[in-house]
Amino acid sequence: MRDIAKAMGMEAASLYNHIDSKQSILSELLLNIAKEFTDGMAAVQSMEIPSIKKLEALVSLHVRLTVQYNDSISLIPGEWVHLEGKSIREFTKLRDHYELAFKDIMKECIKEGSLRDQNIEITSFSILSTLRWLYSWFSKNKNIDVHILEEEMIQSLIYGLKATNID
Amino acid sequence: MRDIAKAMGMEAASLYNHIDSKQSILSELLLNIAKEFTDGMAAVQSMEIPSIKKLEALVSLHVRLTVQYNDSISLIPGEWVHLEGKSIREFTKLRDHYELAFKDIMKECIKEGSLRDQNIEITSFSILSTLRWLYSWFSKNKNIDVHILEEEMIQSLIYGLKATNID
DNA sequence: GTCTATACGCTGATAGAC
DNA sequence: GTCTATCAGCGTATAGAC
Repeated sequence: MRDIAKAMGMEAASLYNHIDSKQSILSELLLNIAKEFTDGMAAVQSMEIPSIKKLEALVSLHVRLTVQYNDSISLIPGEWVHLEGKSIREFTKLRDHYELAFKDIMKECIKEGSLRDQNIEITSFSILSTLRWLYSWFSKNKNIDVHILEEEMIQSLIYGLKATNID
Repeated sequence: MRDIAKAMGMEAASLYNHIDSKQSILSELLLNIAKEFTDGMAAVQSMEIPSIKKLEALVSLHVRLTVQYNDSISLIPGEWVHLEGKSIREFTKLRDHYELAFKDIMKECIKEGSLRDQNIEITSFSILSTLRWLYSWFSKNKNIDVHILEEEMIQSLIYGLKATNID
């Protein structure tokens, strides 16, 4: 809190004229981002396109939100565990729903024949792990063209790294 | 420290007959793992096989170490930042060397023609992010056959998820 | 709405008896 | 080598003057 206060040019005690507690800052930042992802997922789900294109759209969603909310998104990998009470229940509920929806789209891809039959638990974890950590890569490489980043993430995460047929 | 002491059936003060400080526990755990990865990388580098097989061997290395050191490896994503002095310099040196070696092998794959020409900074980050977080997935799915996990990670990380030619 | 002063709980670590 | 007692620092938060 002293660091935050210093960055805002005031004493720590003065912060409490603007916020209730340290917890309230964390939960507001984290729940705002969770809602962005939830909204993005809903938008993708409502599109009338092949599921494999939905999967690509989800990768794009992560890249775009990572660029837009680079600071607060850095809280996602590790800081959510410090939420308490209603906040942590709300956050984990949104996260779990998101992950289920993500896996559902992957399952549709398998049914459609656009993805090979695979262990969804492993491969969805794999994609989401990379996307979760993208913020740290981006914060060190802010000069990259976002469209190139988006395209490379889609290619490498979904279509692999190999030299054979892409797309 | 009080939690650790309780788990060992003693008072916190008694711990200090066995260790110097909390820092020393963290640095020993973290440097031990870093050395395992460094040794594993050296072993892979010395193999006389195509680079693409080396890349597969590195994925296997991560899976095996993750299973073997599931507890202490969980410190890698976030706790290394709390190292101090000589320990943090040593750790980041080992990590940076490891990542450079990893990227070098990927570059050799591109030269060999076994991987498509790609942004190595993005795709190496992508693979390593997934492998770094594997411990959290494994700790919730300990019943999986490790060979299946290894095979699925190699397939999805290197060859992609798509329905076309695998292997 | 900002300040100074301060409360108070927690945590890493030490002293010294046994 | 373990214990009890205790310390010193830090971090969140409150009280009350201005």
